[in-house]
Amino acid sequence: MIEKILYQRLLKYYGHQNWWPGESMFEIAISAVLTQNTAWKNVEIVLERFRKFKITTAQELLKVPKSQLREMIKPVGFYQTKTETIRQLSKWLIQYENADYSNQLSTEDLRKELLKIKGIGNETADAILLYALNRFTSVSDKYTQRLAYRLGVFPKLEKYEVLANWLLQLTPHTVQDQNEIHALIVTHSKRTCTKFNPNCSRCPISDACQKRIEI
DNA sequence: AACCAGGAGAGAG
DNA sequence: CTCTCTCATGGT
Repeated sequence: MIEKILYQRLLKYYGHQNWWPGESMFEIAISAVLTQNTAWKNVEIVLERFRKFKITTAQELLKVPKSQLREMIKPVGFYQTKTETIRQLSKWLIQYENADYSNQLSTEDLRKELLKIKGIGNETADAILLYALNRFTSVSDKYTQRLAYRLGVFPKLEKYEVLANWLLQLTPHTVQDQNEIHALIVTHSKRTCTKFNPNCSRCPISDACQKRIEI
C-alpha cells in the first residue's frame, strides 16, 4: 500500500522541512491566516513589515489601528477580512497564554474555539494547533486532496475530514511526524505536481501515481 | 493576459 | 449536503 512508503519516500527525497517557517508562536499563528489562498512569498513581505514595526506579539498587533493594519498586510490579498481575523486571533492567543488551564484543554476544545473565529476554517485551525501550539492533529489541504486522488487512495476529491484522517494513518502518531508530512506534501506539490507532469522524472512517487489526469 | 497561490464564508438550490 | 461567488495582491 502506498500508505507505507509515501512518508518515507518524500522524507528521503526532500529531507526534513523544519516547519513552520516562523520565529514565534505569534508569528506562526498569524501567518497561518495570512497565507490563505496566497503565495508564501507575499506573507514574507508582511512578516518583514511586522518585524520592522516591532509587531512581534498579539498585544502589539492589537495596538495597531485597523486602517494601518490593513495597509500593512495588503500584499497577502483579502486584506479587509484578514485584518479582522488576525485581530480576533490575537485576542484569542492572549487569552490562551494567560489561561493557567490552557494545557488542560483538549485539542478538540481548542479546535472548536478557533473555528468560532470568522476567517479560520479547518485547515487554518489545524495549522495553528499543530505548528503554533504543538498539538497533535493533522493538516490537510488541496494538495493533500489531489495527491490522495492521484495515488488512487480515493476515487474522487475527498472532503477535509476524510483526508485529515488519512494523514493520521499515514505516519506514526506524533506531533513531529504530522508536522513533517504536511510540510513534505506542500513542498512536493509546489515543486513537481502543481501541474501534472506525465513524465515525472524527478518525482519520488511517480511509480505510485495511478490517476494521470489534471484536476 | 489569464491563471494560480500553503482558504473561508455566505448564499442558492 | 454540494455548487458557485466573492474576497485581492503579486508572480508567471
